[in-house]
Amino acid sequence: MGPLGEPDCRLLDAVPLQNRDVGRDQDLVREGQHSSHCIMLVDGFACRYKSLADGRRQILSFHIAGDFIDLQGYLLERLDHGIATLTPSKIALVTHASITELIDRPAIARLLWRDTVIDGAIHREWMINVGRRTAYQRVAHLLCELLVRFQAVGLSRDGVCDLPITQSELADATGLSTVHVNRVIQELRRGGLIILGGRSFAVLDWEGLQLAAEIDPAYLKLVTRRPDTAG
Amino acid sequence: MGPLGEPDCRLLDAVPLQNRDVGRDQDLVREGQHSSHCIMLVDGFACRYKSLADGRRQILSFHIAGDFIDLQGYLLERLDHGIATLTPSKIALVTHASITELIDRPAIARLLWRDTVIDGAIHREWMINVGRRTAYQRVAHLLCELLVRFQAVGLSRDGVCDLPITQSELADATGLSTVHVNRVIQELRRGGLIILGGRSFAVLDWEGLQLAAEIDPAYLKLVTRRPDTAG
DNA sequence: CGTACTATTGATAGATATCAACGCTGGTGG
DNA sequence: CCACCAGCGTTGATATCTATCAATAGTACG
Repeated sequence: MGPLGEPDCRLLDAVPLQNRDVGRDQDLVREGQHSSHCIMLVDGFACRYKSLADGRRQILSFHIAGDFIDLQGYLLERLDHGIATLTPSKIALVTHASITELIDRPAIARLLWRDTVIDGAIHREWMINVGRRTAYQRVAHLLCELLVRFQAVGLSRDGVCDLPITQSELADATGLSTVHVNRVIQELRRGGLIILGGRSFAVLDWEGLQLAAEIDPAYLKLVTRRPDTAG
Repeated sequence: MGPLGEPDCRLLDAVPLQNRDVGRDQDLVREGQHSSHCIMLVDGFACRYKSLADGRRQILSFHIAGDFIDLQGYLLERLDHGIATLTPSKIALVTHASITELIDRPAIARLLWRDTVIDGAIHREWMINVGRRTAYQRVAHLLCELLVRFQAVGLSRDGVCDLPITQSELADATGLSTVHVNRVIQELRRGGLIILGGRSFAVLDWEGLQLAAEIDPAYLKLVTRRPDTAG
């Protein structure tokens, strides 16, 4: 559970990485594609998504620097969803072969597995978000999650950050229409909860936003991908 | 990837199981609870769910015999969702300690990890189901999934099976109201796609149902939790 | 200084929820 | 064995939320 031992760390450091720069709105992986390496997002923003035949789209998750985006691709013969950048990004490719070597070390296997488990937990929270919350709650909930994750990796201080996500993308993530997301955001602004314009996002009333989202503090801890240390 | 070797199989067989019978509508695990063992559903039906403060509920997945229901509990200090039986069931408890021993074998760790990965893939499909499909598509999609999974474990022959899920539960799984699920089911019946009454469910027009669901055949293969063998 | 997103606004439509009854069925207790 | 009860399915009327359509501004960028 705890940190890795010395030899495991050395193994990790020795993993050969292939670094790449990619532009904005680029598909890193396409749905149904087989891939031979996993992607670590080193810098930038990305999302995973699924599309319907008629063009409707559901964004499944957002990703920031440090996220191992398509670990599932290692065990799935073909990826069930696409991955695209939201901004110009830096990625590092790790071959599946490297991962196969790594997971011979139980502690590392456990770490990667845990990442998948947390991914699943976030999916479940999104499911109830999209399935059972009102539009207002959905947007508030997503904004809460994003802020906490940004803070965990130093992309936000004092509730202020750069949010490179358009309203249309927020809509695809929350299962709403762009127009309605726009109106909900205005309501959140009017309530004095947030400032959100262009790419800048600030939370004015963190308590209020959490209340609006009916969010579970345990979830906010989870999304930072840190072990739960509370009793 | 392939089947386990001889020693691994022996290890698996040696895992001490604690068998239990539980009634219908029993909570096996409550949200937020810490647990010290994982649950294998030996016989019966169960679902995972999350609740909102006002009582709205989202069902996250359905489970049938053979499913390792709360594997995530092994790596999550507290479970993010509840698990309840839908029918009287038989379960087998496996202590986390046993699992810790098992995953020293990389092949077994991989197998368990893969289970979590598939779980996530199913979650993602449910996310787009609830977020972007129409009520009609949602219900059709869920019914397709259930039938295929039932068939995979021998609970269905020729598109006929016993479906111990109420309309209210279907509603919670699809993010709809009970009344609307009822109307959608009637529409599916009128279209000659299914028979669904009481606990008996039959698919009359499998092609048509898949079309109504806009379902991806690859997904149907995935949910059986068998390795994808197609090129 | 166009061009193309992105955000915003108003009007309208449509899907789905909610409310309220009612019948059915299976179980239970007298 | 029958009457009552609770849960489930069904139906109709109505209310709401959210989508859709269409137009206008703003903004970034080449």
